[in-house]
Amino acid sequence: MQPARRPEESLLAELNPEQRAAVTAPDGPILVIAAAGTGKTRTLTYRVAHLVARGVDPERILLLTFTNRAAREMLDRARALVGEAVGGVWGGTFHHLANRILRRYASLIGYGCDYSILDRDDSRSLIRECIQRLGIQRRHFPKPDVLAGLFSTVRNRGEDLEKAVADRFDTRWFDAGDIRRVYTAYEERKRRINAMDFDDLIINVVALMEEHPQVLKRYQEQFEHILVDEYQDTNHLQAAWIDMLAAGRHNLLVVGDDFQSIYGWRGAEYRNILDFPKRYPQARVYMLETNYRSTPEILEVANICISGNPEQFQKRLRPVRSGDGHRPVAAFVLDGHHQAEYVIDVIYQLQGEGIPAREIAVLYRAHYHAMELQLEMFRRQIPYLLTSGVRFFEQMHIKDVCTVVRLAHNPRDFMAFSRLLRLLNGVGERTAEKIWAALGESFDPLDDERQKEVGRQLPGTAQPDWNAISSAILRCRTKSPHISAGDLIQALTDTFYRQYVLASFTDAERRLEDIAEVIRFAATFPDIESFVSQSGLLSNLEAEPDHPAYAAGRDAVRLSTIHQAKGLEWTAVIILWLTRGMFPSQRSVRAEDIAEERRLFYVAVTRARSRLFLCCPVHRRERNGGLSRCEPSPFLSELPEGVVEVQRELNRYW
DNA sequence: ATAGGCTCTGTTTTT
DNA sequence: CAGAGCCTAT
Repeated sequence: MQPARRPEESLLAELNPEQRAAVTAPDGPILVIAAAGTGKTRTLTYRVAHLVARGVDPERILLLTFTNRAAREMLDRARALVGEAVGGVWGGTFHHLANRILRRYASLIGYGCDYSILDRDDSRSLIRECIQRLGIQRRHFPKPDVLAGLFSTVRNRGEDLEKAVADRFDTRWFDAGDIRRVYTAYEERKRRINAMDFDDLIINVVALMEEHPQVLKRYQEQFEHILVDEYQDTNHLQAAWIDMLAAGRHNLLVVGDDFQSIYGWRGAEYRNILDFPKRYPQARVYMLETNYRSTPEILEVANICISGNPEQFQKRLRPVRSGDGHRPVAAFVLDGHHQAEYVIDVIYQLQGEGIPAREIAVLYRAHYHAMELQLEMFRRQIPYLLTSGVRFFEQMHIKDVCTVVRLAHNPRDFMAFSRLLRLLNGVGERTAEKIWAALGESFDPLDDERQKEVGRQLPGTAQPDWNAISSAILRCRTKSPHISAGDLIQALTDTFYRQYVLASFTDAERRLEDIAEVIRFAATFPDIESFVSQSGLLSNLEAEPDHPAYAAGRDAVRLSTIHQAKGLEWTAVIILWLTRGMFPSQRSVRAEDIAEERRLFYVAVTRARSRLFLCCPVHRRERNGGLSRCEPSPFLSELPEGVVEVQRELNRYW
């Protein structure tokens, strides 16, 4: 049953005056500063609905977000308001839009449109390969993942490589010029194997539009209205790209909250949002400060903690809800294990009060902070949903089985080729490289002549497996006119990978289930290209609404990093490890780093609707088994007396 | 020369 | 837990 189209007035009646003003703002640049819990998503959703109801062609609306989840949520909600027309709205992440455009026009900038997308792991090994090829002594040379991070920062912020190197390394130990050489080699290598890393997607789409004004013009004309979510998280390049797309009409609405800027480390510049009114002097600015989510007690903690930060749009969260007699709790516990027990006690207690598991979240600064809790919850069989650190498509076994698909899509994908061949007995890096060179640096797995050629070059130890794999892959081709990603993965698994997994991993069962999952997932895509693009840009499968874990998770306690919890809310939130060195992290030293940690704490606190628990262990177990003392986090110790209820759980043990 | 096994170490946050 | 480095068997 399709929801009926609703008249404008009834839409607008559901908004408060602040929100309504933003939703009905006239065309032109608009900045909406939406503090946490003030109905940011609602405002954006209603704006989309408002535009559609006003007669704007949905296909001419672009809604940019940072996660797939946010895009889907907003479009679903807009659909409920104004009906199926919303389906035409283009909504997605920056990387998805860039990918969509590049798939069409990559040939204009010297790439094949069938390029592969490199994940972090791929870029790291490619950089390692470059270091090796250049014959650089690796003793004191920065490690590939350090370099990957450096290159990414430099490219996203438009910094000078040499300067960044001088700032960050002690160059007495190696030739600083080698870093530039690795950088250049890496760039060349990516083009040669027709692959882009995440940064390239944005960099290349901007380059494409700068070099080919007709392409830029096409999209400028298409997108009559551009809406951007979480604008404070955009980096220099993304902001420039948006400006390009919006040039002309300037129908650009950006929504964000400088208080919630937590991606500085990956190049986000909250100056983009602070300076928006300078870049667009005609911009109208709307502030949303009325908070619908949390109790006054929780908002007080949030307001106090953030007020000391420098350089921000000054604003205070104004509660609508009244207090329910629960102050946030600051719990001092003995150590990590004790913290896990305490958290589980709290979970039971909350459930006893009628709060369901799915309404409880445990949030933390870094994945490893939740280790003990995970073990303890597992041991006690308490269901929990973990947004894991390792992303589904970055796991070894998943990447292994996806190699065939990647090659079928982009025959120049050396990363996939090498990975596939190295699975075989007696084949390592060297052999894979030699065969690749002999093949002329490309390999189509569906071509039986090419397969035979590989077979001839392989050492005898690898041939039986290769023959089995290749004939199964060929059968996929005859099975149906257009080859499916699922069939290819199935073929590789049945003929070879299943026994490989069983022989190599102790948790083979779990991994095989994951593979079955990929095959099911692949079946939801019409062709190989969309599967390759999606799997490369997807954060984690469990966050997908059609994933079984998503449904299962509906009745489980959620364990998540604060970064991944952004935009979500729960009745009760428990924050772990509020000690100096853990949160704020040891690595934050400069004032601006601490300011970002503070914003992160603010994000965590404002996820809670009614109950908030702040945990502070007083000891921490060292690697060597010893105990060291922990100081409470400044975020905790700065709170005036009476704002939180202090529980000293230590007494129980003393 | 190359592959693969064995041991050691170190762990923020993500599209 | 997996990646890097070292060592040994082919």
